[in-house]
Amino acid sequence: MAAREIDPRAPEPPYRQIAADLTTEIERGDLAPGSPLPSEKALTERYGVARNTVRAALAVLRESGLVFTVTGRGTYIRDRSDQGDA
Amino acid sequence: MAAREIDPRAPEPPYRQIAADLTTEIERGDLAPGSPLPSEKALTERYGVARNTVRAALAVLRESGLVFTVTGRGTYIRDRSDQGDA
DNA sequence: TTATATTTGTCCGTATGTATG
DNA sequence: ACATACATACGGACAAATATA
Repeated sequence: MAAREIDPRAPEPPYRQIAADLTTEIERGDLAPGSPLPSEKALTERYGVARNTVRAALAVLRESGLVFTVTGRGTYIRDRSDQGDA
Repeated sequence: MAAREIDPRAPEPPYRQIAADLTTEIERGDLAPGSPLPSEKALTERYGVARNTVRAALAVLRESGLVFTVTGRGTYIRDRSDQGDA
């Protein structure tokens, strides 16, 4: 479990805290390019939030170009040298 | 896209302007009975308002019997001869 | 092929907090 | 105080894509 420290009453809303946490993990290299993030369900349990909140966080990562998502498969770390969707 | 002309400063509040706009579309027959309205998300983008505002507009249509909503599916044009929910 | 499980996608229902006029 | 609107969050249901048996 080890729920990350998400504070629902902090000025930063939970979905942004989660996005920041995942961004740190990715940029630190804890997750290699091409490898999948934990599933939305797993992230839901890790952070103790609803799925929609996890999805809002993932949308932030997608917008910043850090990851890409494939329906039915998962969300993957994008290679820094990539420009497209694969 | 083509955001409809919703004027936040008009005397009519946005949710009523949206309700009026959708009512016109329905009565004009642009949308056939049984067919779904655009999703709340799509309407959010079309009118450039928050989801709650779209929902307020849909509530007006529901109260006037023009549409009915199915949880998890969408909001549909009611047949004029219908009395029930289907 | 068929069936099942997993994962993401799309919806709506509801609630709370904040801000404005 | 009230009406309106926005942002955020939780929850539940079902659809679509994928993976595996």
